[in-house]
Order: sequence, then C-alpha cells, then structure tokens
Amino acid sequence: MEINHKVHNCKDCVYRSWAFKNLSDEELKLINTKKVEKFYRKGEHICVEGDEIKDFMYLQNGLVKLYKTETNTREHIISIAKPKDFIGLLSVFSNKAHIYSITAIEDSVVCFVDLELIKSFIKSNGIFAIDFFEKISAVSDNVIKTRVDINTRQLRGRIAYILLLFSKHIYNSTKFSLPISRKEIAELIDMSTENVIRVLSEFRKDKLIQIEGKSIEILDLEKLEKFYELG
Amino acid sequence: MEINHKVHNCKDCVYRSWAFKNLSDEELKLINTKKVEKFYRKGEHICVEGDEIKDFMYLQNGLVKLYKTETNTREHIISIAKPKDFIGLLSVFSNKAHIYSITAIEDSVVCFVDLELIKSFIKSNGIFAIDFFEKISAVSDNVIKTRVDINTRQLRGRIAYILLLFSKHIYNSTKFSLPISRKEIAELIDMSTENVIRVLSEFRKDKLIQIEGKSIEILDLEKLEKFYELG
DNA sequence: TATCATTTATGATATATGTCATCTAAAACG
DNA sequence: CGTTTTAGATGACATATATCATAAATGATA
Repeated sequence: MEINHKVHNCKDCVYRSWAFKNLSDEELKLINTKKVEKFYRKGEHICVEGDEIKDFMYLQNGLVKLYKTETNTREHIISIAKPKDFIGLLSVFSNKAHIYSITAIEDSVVCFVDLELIKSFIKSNGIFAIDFFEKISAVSDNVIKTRVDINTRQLRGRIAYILLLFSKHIYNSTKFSLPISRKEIAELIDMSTENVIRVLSEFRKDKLIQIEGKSIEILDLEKLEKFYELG
Repeated sequence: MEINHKVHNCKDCVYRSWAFKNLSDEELKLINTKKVEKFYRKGEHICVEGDEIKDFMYLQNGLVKLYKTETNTREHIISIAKPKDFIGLLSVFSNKAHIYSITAIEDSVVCFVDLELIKSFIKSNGIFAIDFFEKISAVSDNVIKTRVDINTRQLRGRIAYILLLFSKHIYNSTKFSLPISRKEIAELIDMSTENVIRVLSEFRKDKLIQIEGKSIEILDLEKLEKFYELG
C-alpha cells in the first residue's frame, strides 16, 4: 500500500514555534538530521509497555491512545493524546522503560528525537529548558486533571465528558467521527461497554446527540454540559 | 503555643543530596538565604486553589494532601505527598495559579524556594536541570499511576491499596496511625464514607487488620495483597 | 464537668452499574 | 460472493455501591 508521506524539515514544521522555538538554527539543524519521522496507520503500535525509552516522542499529526494491558482482552486507557502533545509523558525523564503502550487511533505522524540530544539542549540552552518543561508539564498536568474529572463523575457525566472532549478539545466541531470504539470509551472511563452503548442510545433518544455508526453530532450542547456538571 | 523548630541550613539538609546535589556551594548558599522554611500544624493550609504560584514547594517533613474543593462539604483528594515530594506538582511550571489546595495531614515542614531562583539555576546549570526534572517527573508520574491503580479497582481493592500505601510507602511498618479520617479516605478513593468504614470493619472481622481508632495494624499482609491484586 | 459537634459504626433500602444472553448490523476475509 | 467475525444494541437480572436513618463513641468547647 502506498503511503503519500514526506518527511518535513523541522525548520518548516508548524510546531517549530511551539516546542522548539528557543533553539538556535544550529540546534534545529542537528535535530533535523537526527530526528526520525514515522507514519502510523490507525491501529498500529508506536511503542509497547516495557520497551526501552530511547527517544523523545512528539505527536505531529493524528491521534493516539496511551494504555496499560490488564488482561488478554482488556486494556485500560490512560489518555488520548492529540497533535502537539508529548507522548510517553514524563516517563521519558523518570523511567528507563515505557510504562504505557501507545497505539494510533487515527493515522498519525510521530516525531522521534534522540533523548540524549534533547537532554544536551536542556543542558546547554537554558531558555529552551524552561520553555520545554513548561510544555511537557502542561501535558502531564492535563492527564491528571482528566483522570480526576472522569473519576468524580458517574456514567452519564463521564460520557458527556468524552463527547465534549472530542468535540471541543480535539475536533473543534459539534460533528465528528468517533476515532475509538464503544469498548475503548469504556476502557477510558472505567465503565462496561454495554453501559457506554446504553447511555449513548439514551442521549440519542433524548435528542442530545445524533449517532450514525461512528459519526456523532452534538445537537444539544447545553444539556450535555449539564450532565457533565452534575456528574 | 510554642513550636520547637529551627530553620536548617540547606548545606546540612538531609535532602541536599537528593534534590540539590548538583548545585554548587555558591548556588546552594543563594538558596539558603532566599528559602523560607515553614512549619505547619496538622490541619493547616499550605496553599489554596487559585493562589498565585511564587515558590517551588518541597516537603521536608510530615505529610500533606492535595485536593480540590467540590462543594462546601466535599473535597476530592488527588494525592498524599510524603517527604522529598515536590508538592504543587508540575503546575508550578505550567500554571500561574495553584490548581489544587494543599493541607498538612500531619505536622509538616515545607521549604519554599522562589521559583525564579530555581528557574535561574535551570538556565545556568544544565546538570542540575536534568536531575531536577527527573525528580519532579517521577512525582507526577506517580500521581498518575496511583489514580489509575485506584480507579481500576473496586471498594475492597481500593481500601487494600490505601492500607498498603501507608504501610509500605509511607510508614514502612505494618503498624501505624492513620493520618486521615475515614471521610478523607473516601475522598481519596472516590467512595462513600460509610463504605470505607464498612470495609475496614469487614477487614477487622476477617482478621486482616486490627483497628483501634486511628491506630491500624496489618495482621495478614498476604490476604490484603490478594484483595489489592484482584481489584 | 456538661454540652455540643464530629467521627465512627451499622442496618435497611434505593440506585447505579455490571454481567449474561441474545440479536442485528456492519465489517473482515477467504 | 457467501461466510465468519466483530461491533453495536437491548433486555433481564445480579451485584456493588450509595443513601438515609440512627446510634454509640470520641473529641472539642465553654
């Protein structure tokens, strides 16, 4: 299968201004020669729990899930990462091996930058260090916040949260195609698959949303937000 | 009320080798003159959600809880921090204001170091920067891991988790005095207070633990671990 | 000390959620 | 293309957990 994908020059990367704005042209050139940009088709593994951490990973495009394997048939999803997120979280600094697996839930492009190179920049370029840590801190903080938001709510509130998450923070639209299955939603919000399906049906019957397979349209944002607020 | 407490010199601090081992004597002296070491009695607030973040906070001694206020009567506890933990998490780098409140659950000593000073060391001392981020990353990673551990278990598994947490990771003893109330345990594991009490009574009746008020002794570690593993 | 408030404790009951069975629709595969 | 597998959907029922009520024990306060 042909994949139409060309490796970018970091200098032209839309995210240059985001993550690497404080690097000099020299440093950026170094990253550019050393980085590996990989394309992953939906469903492909980016890394597996236990893999050695060698690179700093950066989601350039697409959507991935971080998860732990519980049993043969059940996983527990920790978070969904979106473009600009540093995937692998902070483990890269505090662990030798990945503590979560990462899989693409949409066709994705991930940038791999040798961790030692990043560390050398942290050492030599203080401005970059500060800015860089602000960015990765925000990602980790957000994971904690999301876990708390989910766990303090019950079924309907959690489903509302997920719908609002995709609508507001990922797709910026009231109409989108769900990138994950009902089972995966269940694994993300710690609920049974059947109940996820049931609540989605309930929301459909109550005209909060419209569903056609994976396609979802939010019809009544206000009511959905009320479910989210009430828990 | 008299408090017998004397401010230490950072150079003599037991944690020097932990957090600040890569600072020069010069730099350490600077911290020493600028840092503020505060003593908090059990129950006293260290900071409140919304407070401006000015300092990097470091738990030298004692035990504190991080939490969000949900309603007038209910809080949600994010984590319990122990000595050597950086409290306030990564928010210090990604936020202007504290997103959680922090209160001492045991008499505690907290070191406050001006955040700008820390940042200046990150900029000027690369070795310190790397080591420092490894340390704070581990704390945040651990919070995420704990939340996942709790949420993938049900009542008995969660209570077992909490008991093992205090026993193994905080007090290093099978006998200890619970620093938090049953209600606070409930707020930490997202369960009702009544059920926390019920399961503790059940564990007592089944001779897994012995309870006398706040004093807890673990009698059957193996069975407790089995509850933890099963969920 | 007596009084009041809070924490711990327990039972009865309501509610939320999970599990099992079954079915249909849709996707994957030879 | 038909066959097989997987995802989605729904009902009946079991189980886990929350809620409400009440009371004893403990701690705080005047």
